[in-house]
Amino acid sequence: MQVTSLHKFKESPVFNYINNLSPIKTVKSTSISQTFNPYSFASLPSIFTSPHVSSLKESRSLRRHHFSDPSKPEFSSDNETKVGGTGVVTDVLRNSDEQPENFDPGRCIGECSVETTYECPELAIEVSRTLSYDCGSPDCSATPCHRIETNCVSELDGPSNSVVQSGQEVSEARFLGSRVHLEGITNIEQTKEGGGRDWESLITDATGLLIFDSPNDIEASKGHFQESLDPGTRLCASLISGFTHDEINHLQITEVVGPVGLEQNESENPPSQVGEEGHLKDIEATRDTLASTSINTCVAESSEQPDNEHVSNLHRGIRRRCLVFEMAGVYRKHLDDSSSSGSSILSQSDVNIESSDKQLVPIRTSNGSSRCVLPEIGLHINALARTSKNCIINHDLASGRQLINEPSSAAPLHSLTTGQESLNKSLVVTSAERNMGHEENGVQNIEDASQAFGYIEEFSQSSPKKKRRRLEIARESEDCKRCNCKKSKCLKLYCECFAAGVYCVEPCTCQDCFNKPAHEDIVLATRKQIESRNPLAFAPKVIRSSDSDESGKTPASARHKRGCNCKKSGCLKKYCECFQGGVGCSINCRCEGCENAFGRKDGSTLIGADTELEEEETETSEKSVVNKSLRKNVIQNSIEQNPDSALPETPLRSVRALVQLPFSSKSKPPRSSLLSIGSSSGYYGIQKFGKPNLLQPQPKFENRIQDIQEDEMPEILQGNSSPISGVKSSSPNSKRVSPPHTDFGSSPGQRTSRKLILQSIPSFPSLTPKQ
DNA sequence: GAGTTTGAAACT
DNA sequence: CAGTTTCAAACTC
Repeated sequence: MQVTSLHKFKESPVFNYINNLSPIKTVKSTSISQTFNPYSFASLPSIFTSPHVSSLKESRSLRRHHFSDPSKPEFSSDNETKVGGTGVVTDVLRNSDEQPENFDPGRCIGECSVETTYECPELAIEVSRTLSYDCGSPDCSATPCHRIETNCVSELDGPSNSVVQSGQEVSEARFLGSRVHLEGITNIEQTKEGGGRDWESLITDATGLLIFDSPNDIEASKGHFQESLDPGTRLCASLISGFTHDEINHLQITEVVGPVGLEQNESENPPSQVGEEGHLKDIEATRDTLASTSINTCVAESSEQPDNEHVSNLHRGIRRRCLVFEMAGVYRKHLDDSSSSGSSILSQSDVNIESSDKQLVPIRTSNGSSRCVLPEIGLHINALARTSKNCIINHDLASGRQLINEPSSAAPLHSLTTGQESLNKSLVVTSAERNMGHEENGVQNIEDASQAFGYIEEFSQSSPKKKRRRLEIARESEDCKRCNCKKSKCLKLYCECFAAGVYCVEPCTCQDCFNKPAHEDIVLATRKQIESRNPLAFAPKVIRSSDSDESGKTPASARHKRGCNCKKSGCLKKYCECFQGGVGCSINCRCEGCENAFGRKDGSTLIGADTELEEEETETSEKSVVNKSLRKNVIQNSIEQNPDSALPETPLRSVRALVQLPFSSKSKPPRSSLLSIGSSSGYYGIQKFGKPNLLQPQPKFENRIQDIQEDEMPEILQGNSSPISGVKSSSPNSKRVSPPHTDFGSSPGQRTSRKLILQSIPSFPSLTPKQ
């Protein structure tokens, strides 16, 4: 249908006239088409397997195809929106179909976009998004409806040519990288001047958006579209493919991008609701954002498109991957590194590996005190690392940045909770760095890990220097508050230290404390008693499914093992364990008036924490991008209240390990993998190896991080392995406890290892204070 | 820093 | 299992 009309249009005198107007156009269009074709059709399809993606691909291909189609040079621009029968374009077409009278080639776009954006609620989003691409160009958006209409009309008359040309030119400019932005602006201005130009701007924008602007583009491209494109495409491709290798990097990128996408979403969605001015502003802002950074552009594209459902799917795939790999990737990576590299660094033991994964990273906080951050994995922290809260102090942006900058894989983790701004900055930096390293060779991680590990090693070694260092760290750790028990003698779960499975240390202000190596017997006995009552008493409170590690799935849901019982806090304060753990409330919760930002009991999820297990991927993607902003807000609140919670930092607990617990002997079977975690883990973690217990309780908000760790929980909960499990029934909470969370079920492979570990791990190891 | 609030843990 | 008490963290002032 549309095609036919297009042909008619093409054949029309006006069209010819337009064609004649600029000889250059045709050529350019051709070249462009050549340039685009390969990308549009080749790379994307192969890369994306998702059915949803296809539409996106198509849409993209269409767009590019337009340009690419030499036969229809002039229409290419228009065709983008009109011709394609698929994806986003389809929507537009649909729209056009709905309003056949408008179908004029020139008009169609304008009207479709306009109408859709403002009038059709359903299509509005998609179209508006489309506009954001097409029109992303400020012009369009900026141009009031009437103006657009005018333009459309004028275009019908003949400006289409000019449009095409300008579009081409613009596209060219886009290819050139930073220039693109300027050009686009210029185009916009021009568009404003002349109605016919709107098309140009649209085309231009679309082109620019389509094109992956990468820094490389600027350099590589000048003059050669293809080359310029290639880099961009490569970049994207690398992003996609890179997930396997550089999940972290990509993740970072994604995160960085995320905000942009979010912005766009915000800006784009509103159009129908928001005044044109606002819309324009949003669009412009978005555009600026996009243009601002080459990487951002690339990302932006992905982020933008997500708006389009069609497109979004594609991007979702990316995001998912990012998300998925985010945790899993890191985890896997390290595993691979450890296994493959077998580096001397990692050679020692799982612990080492873990440590490497966790990379005890010295962090300098704003106050100048260095802190060790243990990013996550493998450490099963019995009590959500409550202690960790305090450990990481001043989780301000600066610190977050620092953390990220650290050569550890932890950075990504941190990024999660870090404010967007900080994320953007830091992530950008880190991502770039990491990308370089990772992409060059997968070894980078290892190196990084080795660095971090080196630190750890140093840390753990016994040379005087190192001892000193240790002391320092320990002292630093002291910054971390401990418990403040007055009556429980630190032998009840009231005591965070005890609950976390760690001995109280100096920083604790507890009174009559028995949770010390000197009272090991008592501690163990008490612990056993408690466990007998509730086998999961020392299990991590937040259980996450992170099957992603192996399968690459997205990490998904996390839940508090028992659920909260909040009455007054609305699950918006740390009183709420769910909130504290950075997870949403679930069915298990008996809270009242739940407003948990991470996910309400009723299922609505504001933030990353998902309420629905099944939604993992989608949710994840959304979380990563859209929710991020929300999270930012919410989290920031929490941050303000308690920076720790919001920030992904790892608990410094590791330090404590130094001071503490030797219990490990029984408790810790050698770990074959990072995953090893025992129900009783916390305490007594790694000492066996003679190293500080690097593994620490999870930071509350490190959702992703926790994912991995918590991965293990399910096992524990499932309890085959855990001796305790048998006893479990006694627990009042057992109902709510998640063994049931089979959903979380992890892949058999890991499970196996985990199970073994768990089995071998006594609930409460006989402790031999090594201190 | 003291006092209050809150909800988990413990107890009955 | 429900209700109550105890407890210490979280929060407020």
